[in-house]
Amino acid sequence: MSLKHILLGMLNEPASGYDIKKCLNNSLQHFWAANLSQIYPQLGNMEAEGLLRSRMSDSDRGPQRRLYRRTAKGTRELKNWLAEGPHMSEERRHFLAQVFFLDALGDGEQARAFMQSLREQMSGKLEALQAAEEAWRDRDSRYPDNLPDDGFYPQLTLALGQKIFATYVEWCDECLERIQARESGSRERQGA
Amino acid sequence: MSLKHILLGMLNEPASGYDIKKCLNNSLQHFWAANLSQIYPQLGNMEAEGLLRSRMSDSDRGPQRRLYRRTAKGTRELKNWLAEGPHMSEERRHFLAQVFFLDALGDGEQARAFMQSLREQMSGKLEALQAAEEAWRDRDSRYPDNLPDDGFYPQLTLALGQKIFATYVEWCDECLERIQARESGSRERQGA
DNA sequence: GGTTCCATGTAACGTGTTACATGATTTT
DNA sequence: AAAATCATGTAACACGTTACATGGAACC
Repeated sequence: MSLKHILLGMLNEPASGYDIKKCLNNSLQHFWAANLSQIYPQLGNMEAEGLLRSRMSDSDRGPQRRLYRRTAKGTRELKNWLAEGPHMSEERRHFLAQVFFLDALGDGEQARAFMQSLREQMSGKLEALQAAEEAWRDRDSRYPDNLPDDGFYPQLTLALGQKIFATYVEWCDECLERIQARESGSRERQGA
Repeated sequence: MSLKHILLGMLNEPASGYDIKKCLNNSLQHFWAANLSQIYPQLGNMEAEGLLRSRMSDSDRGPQRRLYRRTAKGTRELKNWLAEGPHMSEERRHFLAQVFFLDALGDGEQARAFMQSLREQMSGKLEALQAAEEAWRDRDSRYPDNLPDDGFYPQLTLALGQKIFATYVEWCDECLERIQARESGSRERQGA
């Protein structure tokens, strides 16, 4: 039930589904993705629930846009969600499930290649977040310590993303070392 | 499409749905949860696909059990999945979405309480993983460097879990400091 | 004239959760 | 006698992804 609350959170200013999607893409994208095909019907439901109201508006370019704004009830719902405390949903990490069973490949070289590829993808994500931070720094001289209120918590989430992906990269490196050590050990035992 | 592959991976030995669930609970539980109501139909589908075969078997206690075993086709499917390389699915972190919008509470004290509660939950999970590691160490003198093949990769995933939750705890602490600093700054500006 | 961006939606499908339903055996 | 554990399933619902459908305006 959280896309609903994310949309409520994004609607501090009136916006269209399309706007929200763009905004999502450059702020929450690293821990929450959403498709337009999910956003549009959800906004509709929320209007039916009385959490939002909408009106049509002309666009500078392109067709008319449906602009949503949060109602008082919507704001209450948002605050309730936050006041409930942290929602600890189970995270599913597909790649970790793969690592868990990697021995089934029966081939240390392939396993090494797997971890190497994982490392590259993780460090790519890390770099993307670092670039996002640089862009923010360039755009706002107050970054990171004198940000306005609406930037404070988003900046914290960006910092977490960096820490997490850096941890993944570190772990991949350790795994690669351990796999290497294990492989050379097993070659020795075979007398290679 | 990954529960399927996880079930394939778990079926190195013949096992019932119930067995698999228990085994899941004390190994993958920190990054992959699954309900019996999801496992049973999935096993059925997989048998229909020819990835598994089943037979009924008496139980020491309780009713008859349906024991599944992996077919050659199932083993091929498992290896293919691993050979495809890391599956980087988007992770959704509900609690991070909440942090992102925490400013909407308009109350630093409540935000602090939120982060405090998050810190406690994260450190609880970290402790659970450390306990799991201790239990493993006690049970198997070869831990962690001379584990048999089927323990090597599981141990790596356990190590990642610990790193990740430790990172979360660290980040919570940093957030708490920054929130505190921000609060006292804003009280000063108000001349409290 | 073709591509990209703006803009909104629907439909089908796949995956995951919660609740319901049943009943034997073992432990307290 | 009650509670926990063993054991297997179904049904309804919620959430998310992919594909499909449409069409205007701006840019190259």
